[in-house]
Amino acid sequence: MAVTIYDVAKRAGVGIGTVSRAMNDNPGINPATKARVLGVVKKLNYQPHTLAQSLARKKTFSIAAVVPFFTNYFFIELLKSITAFLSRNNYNLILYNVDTHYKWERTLDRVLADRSTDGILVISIGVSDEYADRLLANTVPAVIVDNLNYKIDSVAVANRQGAREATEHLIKLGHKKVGMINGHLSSFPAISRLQGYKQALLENDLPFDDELLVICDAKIGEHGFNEIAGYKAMKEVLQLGSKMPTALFVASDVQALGVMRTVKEAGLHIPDDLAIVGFDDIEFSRFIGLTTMRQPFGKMGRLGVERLFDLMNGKVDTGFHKELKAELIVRESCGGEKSFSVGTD
Amino acid sequence: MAVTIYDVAKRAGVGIGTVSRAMNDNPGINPATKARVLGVVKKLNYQPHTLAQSLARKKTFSIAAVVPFFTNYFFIELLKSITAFLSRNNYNLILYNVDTHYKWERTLDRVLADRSTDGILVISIGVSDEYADRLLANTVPAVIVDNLNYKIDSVAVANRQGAREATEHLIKLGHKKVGMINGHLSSFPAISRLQGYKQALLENDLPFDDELLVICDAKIGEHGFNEIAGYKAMKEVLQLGSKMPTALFVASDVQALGVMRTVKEAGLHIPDDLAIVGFDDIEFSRFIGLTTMRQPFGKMGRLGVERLFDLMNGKVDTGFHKELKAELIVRESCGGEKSFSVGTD
DNA sequence: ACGTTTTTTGGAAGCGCTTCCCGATTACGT
DNA sequence: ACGTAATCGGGAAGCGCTTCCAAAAAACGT
Repeated sequence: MAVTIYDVAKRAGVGIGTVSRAMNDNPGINPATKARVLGVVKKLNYQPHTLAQSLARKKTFSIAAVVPFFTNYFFIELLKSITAFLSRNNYNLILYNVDTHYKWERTLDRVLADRSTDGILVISIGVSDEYADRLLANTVPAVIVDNLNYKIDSVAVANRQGAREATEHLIKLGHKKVGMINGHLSSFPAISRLQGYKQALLENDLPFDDELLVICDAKIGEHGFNEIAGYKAMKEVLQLGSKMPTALFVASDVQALGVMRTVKEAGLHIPDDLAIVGFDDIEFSRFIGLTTMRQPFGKMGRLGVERLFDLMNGKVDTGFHKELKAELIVRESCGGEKSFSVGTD
Repeated sequence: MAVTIYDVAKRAGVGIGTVSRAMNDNPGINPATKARVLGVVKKLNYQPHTLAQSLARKKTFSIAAVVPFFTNYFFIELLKSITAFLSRNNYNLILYNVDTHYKWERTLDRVLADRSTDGILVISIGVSDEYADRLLANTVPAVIVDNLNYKIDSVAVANRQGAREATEHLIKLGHKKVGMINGHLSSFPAISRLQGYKQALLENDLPFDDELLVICDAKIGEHGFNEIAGYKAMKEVLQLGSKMPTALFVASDVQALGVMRTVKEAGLHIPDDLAIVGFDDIEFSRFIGLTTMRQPFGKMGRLGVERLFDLMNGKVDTGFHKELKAELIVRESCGGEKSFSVGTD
């Protein structure tokens, strides 16, 4: 087997306690002894066994991320900033994939039972109030990222503000009939984005027209936040015929992809026949020239772990709910500066 | 603190050994006792402490995945199938993100030192021979996925076959001048794909023309397998003027994205002015109608973990190097069936 | 009923560490 | 030089489990 603390102790002619103290920068140790021990440590290439440390210290040095993989790939950006932070702090990331919306509770239960993490990052999951209580009752703290439950600390994008800005952008471009394609209202982001959309209309003295709002079927999965759902939703919009909106705020970029496909199939043109603004700014949006609201995923992830670490370190103040502003990224899908006339032709 | 095995033992009026035996389906236990103990377990809601189990059993029930996150998002598909397999086997996945090509050794060292995993999945990383020895010397087995080192078991796509098929597809379409845009040859897939490309030319009595091969600059990162690199490479191709190829095999879909951008900027048209076939079949390829070679990522991940588990369970036969066939997905970017004439107009 | 087997069971030892208690050393003050 | 305080260091106990050994209990045979 590998070299243990006993080997080091014997070789250095000290007790195991001393080796431990030397390794952990414990103040109560003679610098000379410490140097000697550390010398032996290097010579024997001793590496403390993390599991044993965890057991003794009652600390695992890893956190869990519960992620629904089927969601749009944006969460990689989250994971990136999260892992960066963790590795800087010598923490490990245990990844739990949730494959369907309906199984996340089981996964979360498993994480809790496991006790192999010091904290939990719940990503993109709408946690029910009852479950939130369960999380709260647990000793290991949790932070929700990219979603919201008022009982649990969270970091998310300002969905409402983002939606408002997106819609407003369209209005400012001169559009009078601005529709919206949304995910299913069982999802928190969908609700907030709808609010933002309505708010923009209101603030600009435009009426809210039920017909111009298409809500994707949740049965399609992922609360309708996917390409197919967008494709189908746009077909519905097309049914409107002459009553069709001239511009559309689409609640997510993947849906916008579907929207664009329908539009293309119908022989119409973006932005001339229809201006659209998406939400998320996924990697691909750049290539297709989709104007969209950019989510600050990196920052979101970072703030999420940071808060989690605060919690893990005993911070007890409550009600941390950070909202990060989404940023409007103007590209070609809504005409933009170059064609203010496009709007209502 | 949480309920321990001692609590259960006391409450059930048995020894801790018996509780352990009951929990682990140990054969040498009276069914009646077992039932009684399990009853108490349920009543107290006892969950064995995984860390303690790991320490005692010398088994951690988790494996490491070392992944360069900056690579194309396709590895999510890998992760998906890997986590699915693991959760079926009650294993955890510890994710290690490598942020640059040059730091993976350090990350891997950390994984090895940690000893908190029973096996390592090295994903998309070109492991040097020297490092392979180090991995081999270690007690925890490793499997390479999406790359190759003959010393270490691996699962990867048949790059050569895929490239050959891609190129051949173009040739069959009637193209006589088929070029290639490749990643940097410091990467294993780039080498194999080049071989496949050359082979296809050879088999079809077409000469290999140095000028028609553009190799992306490795300095751009990711061995040139990215959009910018593709964009720049295509600019070079454009320089060829009249000597330009009529078709291009692009070594990856992200590069193809860049290629398409250049083509568009130049006012040319795909597939009429240039037919292209990519490699990978990333999510977006579908939306842009890119003909490409689909990598069986799900299968790759599954076979990778499966092999790793075999190794972990003591299988000792050596030299496992699985190559999975890539599948040609015909879309619009090379004309396809509908326009056999496109080739050499 | 009693000696033998065979089942079952209790619980000590051990996994590799941290930590705490206490004794040994050293330093300091006078 | 000697008492006291401060610093160091040894190693037992403990983290929560598995496993092994030996003992207890049950089953069996005659």
